[in-house]
Amino acid sequence: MTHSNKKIITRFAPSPTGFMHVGNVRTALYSYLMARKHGGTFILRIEDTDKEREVEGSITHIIESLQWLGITWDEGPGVGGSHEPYIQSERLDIYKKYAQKLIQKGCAYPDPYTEEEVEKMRQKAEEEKRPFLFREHRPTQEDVWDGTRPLRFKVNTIKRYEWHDLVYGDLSAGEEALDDFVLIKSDGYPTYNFAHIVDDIEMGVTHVMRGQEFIASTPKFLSVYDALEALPPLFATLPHIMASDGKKKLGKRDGAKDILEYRNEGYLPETMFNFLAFLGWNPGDDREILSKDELIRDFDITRVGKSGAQFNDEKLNWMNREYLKKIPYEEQEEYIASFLQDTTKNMPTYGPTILHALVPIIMERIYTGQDIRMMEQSGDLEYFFKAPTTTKDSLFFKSSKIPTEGKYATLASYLEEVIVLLGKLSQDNFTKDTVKEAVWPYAEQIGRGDILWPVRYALSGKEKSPDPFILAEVLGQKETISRIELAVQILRNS
RNA sequence: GGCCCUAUCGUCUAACGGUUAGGACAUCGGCUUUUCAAGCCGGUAAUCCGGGUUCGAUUCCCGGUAGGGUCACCA
Repeated sequence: MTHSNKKIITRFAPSPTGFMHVGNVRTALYSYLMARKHGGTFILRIEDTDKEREVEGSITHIIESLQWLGITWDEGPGVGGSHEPYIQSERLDIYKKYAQKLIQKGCAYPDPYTEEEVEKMRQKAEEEKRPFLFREHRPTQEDVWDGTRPLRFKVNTIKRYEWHDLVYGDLSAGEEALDDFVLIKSDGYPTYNFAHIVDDIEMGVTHVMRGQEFIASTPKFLSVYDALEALPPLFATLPHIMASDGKKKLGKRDGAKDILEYRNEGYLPETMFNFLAFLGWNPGDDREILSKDELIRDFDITRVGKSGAQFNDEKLNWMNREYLKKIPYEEQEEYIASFLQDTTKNMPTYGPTILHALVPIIMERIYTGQDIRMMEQSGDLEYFFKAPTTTKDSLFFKSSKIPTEGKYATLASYLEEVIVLLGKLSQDNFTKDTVKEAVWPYAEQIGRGDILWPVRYALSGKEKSPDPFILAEVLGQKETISRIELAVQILRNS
C-alpha cells in the first residue's frame, strides 16, 4: 500500500516560538503548492508542545504571515476541519492514547532516571568518544508509567532504514540513528518526535515537506511508524536557505528576517511568493516571473534542487520592481500613500491631489531601483510639497556653457524668458506636453543645459529629480512660475 | 568525532551520456538622453580535484577536498 493513489494531504506545522522567516515560509509554500496542484488538502497545525520556548503572539503572527502571502489552509486554526483541534496542546489525550498503545505492545517504557543521571551518562559517553545511546541503559525492570516520568520509545528492531525522498532520492541511515527517545515529557506534553507522527497519521497526511535537518532523524520516525503499524507518509526534504553573505543556514540566529518585515519594507506578497518558490525550484524553462496560478499549475516537488541556496536581496529587489510595474494604478497609489503618510501629513498644502499626480513619478523612481523610504527620508520628495530653497547656486550652472563673467545676470534673464513663455500658457492646459512645447524651442536656441538644468533646479532644488516638464505639470502653473521667480531673485542677489 | 547530505558563471539555476554548457540577478561596454535611472543592444564570467566506466562524460561509479546537517524531557 502506498500513498500515491490517495488524495494528497499536506501540512505546515510550525511551532509558535517566534516569527516566520523565509525558510519556514518556503516550506509552507511548497506544501501549499503541492496540495493545490493536485486538488488536495493543506492543513495548518500548530506544534506548541514546548511551553518553555513558546513566544506570546506567535500564532497570530504565523497566521498573519501566511495570510499576507495568500497561503490559505483548508483545515486548521480559524477554519476548523474534520480533525480538530489543530493545536497540539489541545490534543494531549490523543497522544496519551497512542502512548498507551505503544506500552501495550511493549514499545514504550517509563524512564527511571533523573535528568541529571541521563546527563551524566551522556557526558561519560562523550568523554569516552563513543556515541551515547539510551537503549544501552534500559532498566532491567520496567515500572508502570504513571505520567510523572518521561515515557520512552523502545526500539525493538534495530536495523538500517532505507527510504525514498521526493527530492533527495534514496536515503538510508544506520542503526546508530535509532534510540529510545522520549515520547512524552515529564510535564505531560509529547515531544515533536512523537506528536507530529501521531497527528500525521490521524490527519491522513500523505506528503511531508520539511528541512534538511530532519534527514538524520527520519529512521527514528520510521521506527515509530513501524511500531504503530502505520504507513509513513512520503517525504520531501528541502535544502536549507543560506544567508546572502556566507554559507550558513539562514536561521533566526543568523539574521533571518521576519517575513512581515519584508512587507513593511515595501515588498509585495506576489514578489515573496514567486521569489521563495524559485529558491531551490524552477519550472525547467526560462520563465522567472510566475503568478500564483502558474506556480500551482507548474510546481513539481521532484524538481526541487538538493543544494542550499543563498538568499539574494538584489534579485528580490529586481523581482519586486517587476511586480510593481504590473499592479494597477489605484493599487500603486495606495502602495505609495502607505509610505508617504508622514510627508503628506506635514505638507497639507497640496494634500491628496498632488499624491495622485505623483504616483507615476514615484513609481518610475521605484522601477529604477530607488527605495521609497529613502526618498522620503532624504527629502527627495519634499519639493513636491514645499518650494525649495535653492542655495547651492553652483547647481544652476551644472552643465552650463554660460561665460563666467556676469553669469548670474545672464541666467536670470534666461529664466525670465522662460517665465514669460510659461505665462502665455492657459492655466487649464498646463501639462508636461504643453510646457515642453512652450519652452523647447527657446531651450534649443540657448542650449538645453542652460535652460533645463536651471529650471529643474529651480523647481526641485535637487540635483536628481524627475523631468522638469513633469515637475511643472504636477506643481501647476502658478507654483511653477513662482518657484522660477524665486530662483531669479536668488540669482539677481548673487 | 560517528552518521547523513551536497558540489555548474560572484549569486539563483538549465542541460535526466553527444549543446559553441543555456537563462536570470549582479557586473562591464554601447545606444538613447535635460540629471539620476529605466529601456534597448552587446560583452566578461562556471562544470571543485583525481581516478575509473564509455566511442564520448557537467551527467554514471569510486576516492579526495570543501561546505552543510544531525547526534535533547527543541522543533
